[in-house]
Amino acid sequence: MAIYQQVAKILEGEIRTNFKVGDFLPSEWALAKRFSVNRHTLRRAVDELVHSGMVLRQHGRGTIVVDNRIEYSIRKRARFTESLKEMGLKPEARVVRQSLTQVDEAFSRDSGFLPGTNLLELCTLRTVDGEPICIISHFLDIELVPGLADQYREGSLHAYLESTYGYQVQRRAGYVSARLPDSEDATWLNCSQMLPVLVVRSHNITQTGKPIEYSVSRSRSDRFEMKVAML
Amino acid sequence: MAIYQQVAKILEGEIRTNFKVGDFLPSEWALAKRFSVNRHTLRRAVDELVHSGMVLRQHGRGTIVVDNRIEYSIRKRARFTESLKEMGLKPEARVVRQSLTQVDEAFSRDSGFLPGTNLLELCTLRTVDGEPICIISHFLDIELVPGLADQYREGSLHAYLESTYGYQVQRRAGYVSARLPDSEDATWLNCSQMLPVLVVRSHNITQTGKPIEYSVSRSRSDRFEMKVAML
DNA sequence: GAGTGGTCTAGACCACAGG
DNA sequence: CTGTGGTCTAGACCACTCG
Repeated sequence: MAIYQQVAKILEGEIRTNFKVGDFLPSEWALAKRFSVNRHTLRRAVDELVHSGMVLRQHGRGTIVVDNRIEYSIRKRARFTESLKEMGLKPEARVVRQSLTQVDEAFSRDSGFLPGTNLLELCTLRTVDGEPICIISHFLDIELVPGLADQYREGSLHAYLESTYGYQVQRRAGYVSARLPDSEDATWLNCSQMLPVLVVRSHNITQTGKPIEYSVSRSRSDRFEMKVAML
Repeated sequence: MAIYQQVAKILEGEIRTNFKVGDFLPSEWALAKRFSVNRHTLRRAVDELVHSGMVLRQHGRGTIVVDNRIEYSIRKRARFTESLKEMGLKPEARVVRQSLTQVDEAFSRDSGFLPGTNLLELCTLRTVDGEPICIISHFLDIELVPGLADQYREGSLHAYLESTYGYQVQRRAGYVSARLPDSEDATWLNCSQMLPVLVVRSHNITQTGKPIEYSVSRSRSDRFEMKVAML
């Protein structure tokens, strides 16, 4: 692990245990001296804390602690949200429907795929403790994932894409909205059609920047609150 | 403007016009030479593009373009989301209700204020082109904002807090959920109680890290989709 | 003016990807 | 092995805050 990461980790722990919100960190100079690293390296460490929202730099004044809650660590691990992690990464998932579609003009604007592209739509249901929480429609360029329709049945789709095709799927953007579920979603989610669902649309790409998946998740709003870290 | 910011701006423009998604940037060495800056400075410039999601670094391979759409510039300006910007920063806002409350245990957990704190609740309605879009409940520690209840009537609350009290309000966290509006919200938003609202809870602090405002916004889900930038 | 964070330069070496 | 990005050090000067 890089030095700046080790320093960041130590600082993180100390801030949680010894600092109150509003306290100032020692100066960069002092911290650099204490850890016997260059000031740039120390700054790189503090950058980590800044990015995760734990401290705030104030030009000419110092670096102030703005968050020392334990839950911070959770937020940090799931870079986007805990809930998206549930939606995308947990193994309690199974395919409940699949079909083929072709991209038209309107869908092209939403999904980012070129019109005319042939897509495989996989619909997966995510459950936690046996309770349905979230249903996701995944749209994938069928030419990039030959055989997926026949083979993938459950577990993490992204892990499957990596192990089978070598794609490292990355999220590019998220669009959050809300609506009432259609009857099919309400059935799968085992909830009333009067209970809104939180909708997250995501554009996902491979490590080479090629769009590989567009997904639309619908989550029960009584079971979900999405946490969003600030920059 | 710092050199790295100027370089970032130039690169941003060139990527939009001359690069396709999937293209690689010239190497850091080449770019540094071209702009006559140190490689560290060039890296700092590319850091900006990485953080805004335009490019992706690949150790040992290069830096790849993953997004060159125009709308990117919008996304960049509103660091969190365009919609939160609407909710928090646009001038089409007016106070529709205000009241005093005291923090109890449950509200303390939600808001982060200490139990027993006296709060001023301001309810503001945000409209765009005269159409109501969003209603926000702002909860402020009354001791920190003496006179606010009598004086603030419309416009940006955060700008008012800065000009009047010198507070630079910063968002700390956002929690997104959805629900059906209560009848009062539906009335203000001029919508059906069957139309879900997107709920965003935010904790806001001053430049000294002191919690100053807890807000809960409710937005019409037919007019709003919240964009969330990824790290 | 003293102290803090912000930026820039210079040079070095390491770790990874790919021919 | 070459080229790429990743990290670290060293030293300098600037911009801001506050007493």
